[in-house]
Amino acid sequence: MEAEGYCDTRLGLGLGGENHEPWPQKKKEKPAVRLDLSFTLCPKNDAMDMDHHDKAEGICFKSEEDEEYGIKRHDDSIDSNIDGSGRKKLRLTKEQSSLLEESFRRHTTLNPAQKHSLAEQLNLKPRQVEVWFQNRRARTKLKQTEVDCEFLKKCCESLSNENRRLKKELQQLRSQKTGRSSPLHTQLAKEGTITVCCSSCKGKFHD
DNA sequence: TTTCTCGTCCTCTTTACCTCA
DNA sequence: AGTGAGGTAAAGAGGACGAGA
Repeated sequence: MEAEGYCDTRLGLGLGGENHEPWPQKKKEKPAVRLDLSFTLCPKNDAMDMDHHDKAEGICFKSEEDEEYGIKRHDDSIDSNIDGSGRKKLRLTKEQSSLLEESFRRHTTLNPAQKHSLAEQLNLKPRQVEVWFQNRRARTKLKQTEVDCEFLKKCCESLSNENRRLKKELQQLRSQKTGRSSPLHTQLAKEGTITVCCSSCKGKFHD
């Protein structure tokens, strides 16, 4: 994907217009100032080198010591990881993860200013912060879906139990009142089941 | 008003890495 | 110690959508 700040060929200088915005101001939250003059006519086959550069800027790859201490690494071993044989997986340090989590608790989406600020703070690329938030939202949603699913299962189970109980009750009533018939009994006999929600589910779908 | 571009989001998928049997 | 399966998380890909020009 796009490697922000390195391969972007948009010049950040308006030609002859002091009011000219260097970047398309699509969103109101867009930072007012952006001094990015990068003009790397980066050919496609240089993408690896560019990525390589980014990764050397404070992104770490997991190692035994990272795992244990959450140390941010800037070593040369990163260089040797990028050999064109495929991408290497970034592992966020504990500090980075906890700061991202903390930020996510405050707001689950970021405006561009927040994203850039957080990226700077974490020594990550804004794109990486964005991806982390996307994945985090997806994880949250998945978790919520699981919770909802569990609740529906329990509700279904409860309804089934209630249905069984009511059927049994109906059967008993029928056997007690053999020979006598009322409109209600006739109706119940026709339907065979009662579709009134049980007390345990009542109100759960309508807050 | 319509069309185009851009940025962001969501969803699904791929990939690297980790853990555990 | 080596290995394969399964899980997890970062990142890629692509489509949808809204806003601005």
